[in-house]
Amino acid sequence: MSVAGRSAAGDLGSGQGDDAGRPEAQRITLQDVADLAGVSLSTASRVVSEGERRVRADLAARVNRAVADLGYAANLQARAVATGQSSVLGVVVHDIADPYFSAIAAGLMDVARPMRMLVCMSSTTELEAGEREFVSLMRAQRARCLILVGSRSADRAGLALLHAEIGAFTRSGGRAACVGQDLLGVDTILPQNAAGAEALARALAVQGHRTFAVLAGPRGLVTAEDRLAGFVRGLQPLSINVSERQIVRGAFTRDGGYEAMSTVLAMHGPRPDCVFAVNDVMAVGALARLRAEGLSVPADIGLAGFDDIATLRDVFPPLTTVRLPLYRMGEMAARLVLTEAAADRPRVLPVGGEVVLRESTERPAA
Amino acid sequence: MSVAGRSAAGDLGSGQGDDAGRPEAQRITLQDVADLAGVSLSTASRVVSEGERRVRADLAARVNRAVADLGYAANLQARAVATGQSSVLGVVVHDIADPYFSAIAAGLMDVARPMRMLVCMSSTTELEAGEREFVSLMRAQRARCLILVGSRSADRAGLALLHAEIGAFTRSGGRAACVGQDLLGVDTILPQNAAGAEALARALAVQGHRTFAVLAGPRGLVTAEDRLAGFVRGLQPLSINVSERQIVRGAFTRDGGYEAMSTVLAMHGPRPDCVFAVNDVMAVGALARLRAEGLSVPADIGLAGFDDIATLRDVFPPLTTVRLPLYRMGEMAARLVLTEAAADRPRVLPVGGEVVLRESTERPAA
DNA sequence: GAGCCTCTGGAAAGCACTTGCCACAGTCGG
DNA sequence: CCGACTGTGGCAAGTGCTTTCCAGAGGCTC
Repeated sequence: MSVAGRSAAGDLGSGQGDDAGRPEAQRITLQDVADLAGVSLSTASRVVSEGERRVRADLAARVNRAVADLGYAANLQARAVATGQSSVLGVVVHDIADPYFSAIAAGLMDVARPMRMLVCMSSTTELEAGEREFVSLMRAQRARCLILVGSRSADRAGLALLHAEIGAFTRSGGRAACVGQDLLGVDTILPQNAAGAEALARALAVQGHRTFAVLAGPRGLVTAEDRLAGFVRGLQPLSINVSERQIVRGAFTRDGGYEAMSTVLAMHGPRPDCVFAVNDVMAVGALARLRAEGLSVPADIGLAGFDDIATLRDVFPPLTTVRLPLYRMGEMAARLVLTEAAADRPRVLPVGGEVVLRESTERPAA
Repeated sequence: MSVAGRSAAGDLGSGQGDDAGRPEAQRITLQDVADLAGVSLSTASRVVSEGERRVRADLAARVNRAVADLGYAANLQARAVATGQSSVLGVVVHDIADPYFSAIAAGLMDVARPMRMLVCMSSTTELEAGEREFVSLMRAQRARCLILVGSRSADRAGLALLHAEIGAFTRSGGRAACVGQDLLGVDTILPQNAAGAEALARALAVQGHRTFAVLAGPRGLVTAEDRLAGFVRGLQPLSINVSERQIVRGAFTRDGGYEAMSTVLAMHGPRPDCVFAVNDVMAVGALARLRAEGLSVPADIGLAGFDDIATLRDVFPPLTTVRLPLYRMGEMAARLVLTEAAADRPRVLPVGGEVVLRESTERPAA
């Protein structure tokens, strides 16, 4: 017998302990509800869990009454154990404070909420191990779905371990997907990084830019590598060459962009017409560096990024970039994993990027 | 008897179904582990759950061996049911894509991760009801803690309902805290909104500003009201009055700021020296509006915000604001709820704001 | 060598649910 | 008026774990 008798409906105010000492947590179980309603546990369960079996109206009413009176809330954990079906959707992002990730997360959550899925998030700040640990945690939670967003590094060993962990997750019945690179053997929302960068390069060339520097991400980060490669490839038909020394590596963050830009400025030789940062946060960092240097964009130098994060609305000058529908990519991933059954082979959904030319790359009237 | 016999260690690759048709999810239970190790269920449990009771070394080794071979992961849901202790930390924010919230969330998650807490997040976009629903979901999940971040509106009815729901949560043994207003009867991280705005107002006056407009948030949003009131109060000793018509209401978002700024610009009479937006995202929107109008900040008009969100690093001109240690506030909330026991009465931890004067309010040399 | 204590394995009773199965009460056709 | 059928309540057996309790083994003292 649990606490049902002692404290029913009304006393929402007094909420303190009943026993001596510790204010023991009040546990109201379905049994209490059944007792109060004068029905069996099974009947109460049928009413509460809204399953197949119907219950006569008057009994159902009595049960609902009891639920309300007791303030009962079904124990989802217990339900999950009994049914083997949880309603947890795991999400791992690299850094929730980065607008790229938070936009995707927002899209994702907006799909999850109406489906009454519980979104469990981990922000692992690029820690390979943290990611793996979270996947394992999700497996332990028997989460229904898992979405990994963000680029993975091409590190063989780490990737294999992560892959194995995800395999264990799907094998135990979970549904996994990924937003970013198609490296994990699961359904993937795949932004067209190379194609986007290629198109951007061509567009910049059309604008009249001839010499470039690229603020590339860390070596091995696939998204960054793809964008770099696409960009270089886009310039080839025009016989514009991007030499190794014009490619500066840096962290995939604002400060990484700032520092990479410093490196570019410190180089000997003529300043490039235009700088391409492989993502917007780096571009924004680069812009800050240029401003610190007293250089004006685009008059003195052009600057372009990639992603079209929300922040760009408010940096000045408006930055040329390749727009990725971030919010929608989040939605896609969530829908993929929540509404569509797993196919035999992992599916890859490409997402195109759209070149958006803005003031930051306008050529001064020649 | 479960699948233990059928599929052990090696076949991680073939992962498909064993029965006919559906690739049935592989369920490995502790019983399988115990069987394989040749020990009882209880012994296996004692080894994997790392409890008090010690197990002889050789048996423990056998169990660990079996765990590894089977790729077993303890079912956390079942464990939670058995122990009555979950490791879920619920977080509700208004909009995860807003840098204010994502900064707090980041701080919070960084504290939660090393404690192996699972962070479940809900982004409710100011929907009163959604918030309440999530709290109830957390109660159903028997979450250990709950953190509500963001200002609540002063709407009596909605607040009472939310309050009741939170009461039910804590009464059922959960620990709740809130970042924002002290309205929910739980421990609160309370930014000094009024004091910060007051100090800002004085500082602006010292800079020489004499006439002001305020881009206020929606009526009834407590944070916004506090900042407005503080600002007005800060000007009183200097006999500067902010009249009702100089206070423009708008949504607590970038676009809200944009539109509120439009309203200010459309007013008859002389333009104010300086505009105070009650938060930075509004300020940033206002800045965009001013730029669209061809007005220069601060030459034509001053502009200040509140919060010092990360985005501000990259808007130009640098915006005067009141810095709140957002990331740290998230950490504080998480620590409060995770490491400190609930006191008899809700605790309130005030967090001061620091006025940061930047270029956007510099007075042109008189 | 008897008695006592400590150490540790395992049976079994929870934990809060769902659900298969049986039984019983009506209802209807023949 | 009898039997088949349908609708529905409740018992009890799961679900995967923890934990209490008991019992046996071994070590120690006297």
